[in-house]
Amino acid sequence: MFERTPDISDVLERFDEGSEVVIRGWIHRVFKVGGKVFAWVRDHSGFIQVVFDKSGLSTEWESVERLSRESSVEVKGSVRVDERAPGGKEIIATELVVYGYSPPFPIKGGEDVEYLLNVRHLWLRSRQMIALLKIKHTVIQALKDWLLKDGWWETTPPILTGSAVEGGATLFEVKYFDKAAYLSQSAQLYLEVLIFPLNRVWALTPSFRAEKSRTRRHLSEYWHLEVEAAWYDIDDMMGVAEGLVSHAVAKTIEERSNELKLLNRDVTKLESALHPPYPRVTYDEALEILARKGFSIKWGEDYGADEEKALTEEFDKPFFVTHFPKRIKAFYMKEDPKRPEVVLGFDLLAPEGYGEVIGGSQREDDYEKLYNRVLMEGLDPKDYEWYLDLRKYGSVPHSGFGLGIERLVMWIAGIEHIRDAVPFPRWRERIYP
RNA sequence: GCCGGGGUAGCUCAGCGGUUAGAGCGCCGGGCUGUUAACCCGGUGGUCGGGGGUUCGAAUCCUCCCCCCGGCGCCA
Repeated sequence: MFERTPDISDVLERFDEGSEVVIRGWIHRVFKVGGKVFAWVRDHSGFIQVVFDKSGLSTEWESVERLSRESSVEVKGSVRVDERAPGGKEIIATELVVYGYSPPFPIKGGEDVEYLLNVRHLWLRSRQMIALLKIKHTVIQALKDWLLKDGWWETTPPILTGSAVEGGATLFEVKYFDKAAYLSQSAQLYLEVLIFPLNRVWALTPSFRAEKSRTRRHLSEYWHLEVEAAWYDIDDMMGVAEGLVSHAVAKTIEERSNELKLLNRDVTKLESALHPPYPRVTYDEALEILARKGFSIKWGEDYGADEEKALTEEFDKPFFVTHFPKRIKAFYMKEDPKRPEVVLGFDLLAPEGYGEVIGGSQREDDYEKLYNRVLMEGLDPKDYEWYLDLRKYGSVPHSGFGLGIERLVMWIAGIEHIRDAVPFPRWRERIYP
């Protein structure tokens, strides 16, 4: 059994000069100068310099000289305050245990994207990736906290499904005994079922899209936070989105300031997101803004990536686009009773060019209308019988949305590419490691 | 799927028709009483993505294929 040792951050923050400590971690960098060896040791919490000097060291010197980057070690020694040490404190080693030496580490700095992706399993030890892993943790916890405090039920919808939610072309097909099944691309339809027993529900699940996308904002596998609630209209649901996003930003700024700093995130650009409400523009108004900026889109067409980016430059905080033409949106979105050509759908776009983070809507709750939309979409109502049943047995007005965790992390952390918001990114050409 | 860029040493790249393909970093050896991407000296390092072709001669030109990166559509 291993006795627990203090985190390196604890040693830096709470241990005084002369304290005897034992730490465990990995060698981040090693300098052999004169008769001494300086090693920076890393654990999940931080880095500290360890100084090895022949005098006072009970371990044979050869073990120290063999130390290399990423060797795993346990060091016993005493704390010394010294301004020459990074962080202002170091450990003068009295004993060294090496759990595993490391051959020359394949990452030295300056490698290109492809190389780093191929050694992703090792690159995750880098400071940037550690910071991103922690930021993602905090974002997820913040989202869960908000929902828990607001009284929502966490549920576990299936990942293996028998039918599609959106278009069929983007599904991953898997063998399911002697039939075909699909990896879920959204839990929405199942969450709609679960509001009947539980009123307000959410789930955090992986979603899968077999799109052949090659962009900085798409993954084949991503983490999807979906919420669904009875007796919530589109405005209520946008309020939920504002609550979740502003809380996630607040928590991250509060708890991950070191990590944001390491990533050079300009936190002042996030501050406006702390204060909902977020601006709301309709699709029609978005088209007007775009027209002013020189983009001409016919009513009824969707806007593309360039247009979306241009739109995000108009706002300094996240904002909603609402009331899209029915024909460009999914069949389950409720049509606006005042304007049947549009639906009660909304997107939440992050500023600074980051774009869509959330897509949601009020759902069609009328049996006949939904049935017809299924038909119009060219779908087989038989596949959606259970879904249509929800509009038969005590139908209720309800709304929901899906939030892309990596999209949110990407914007909050201010990173260029979505692949770094997930430890093991997957897209068409990438399944290793 | 479409458009663009790329594949030369372990890594990042230069070389773009002419001897035996180079540099920096790394790595190995040596030196240095405090390093912060250490420094100094010496050494090591290559089927030039793969096949076919043109040529006296190909990393270099042509052709097919493979792989990767960026962008578009789609979306979270």
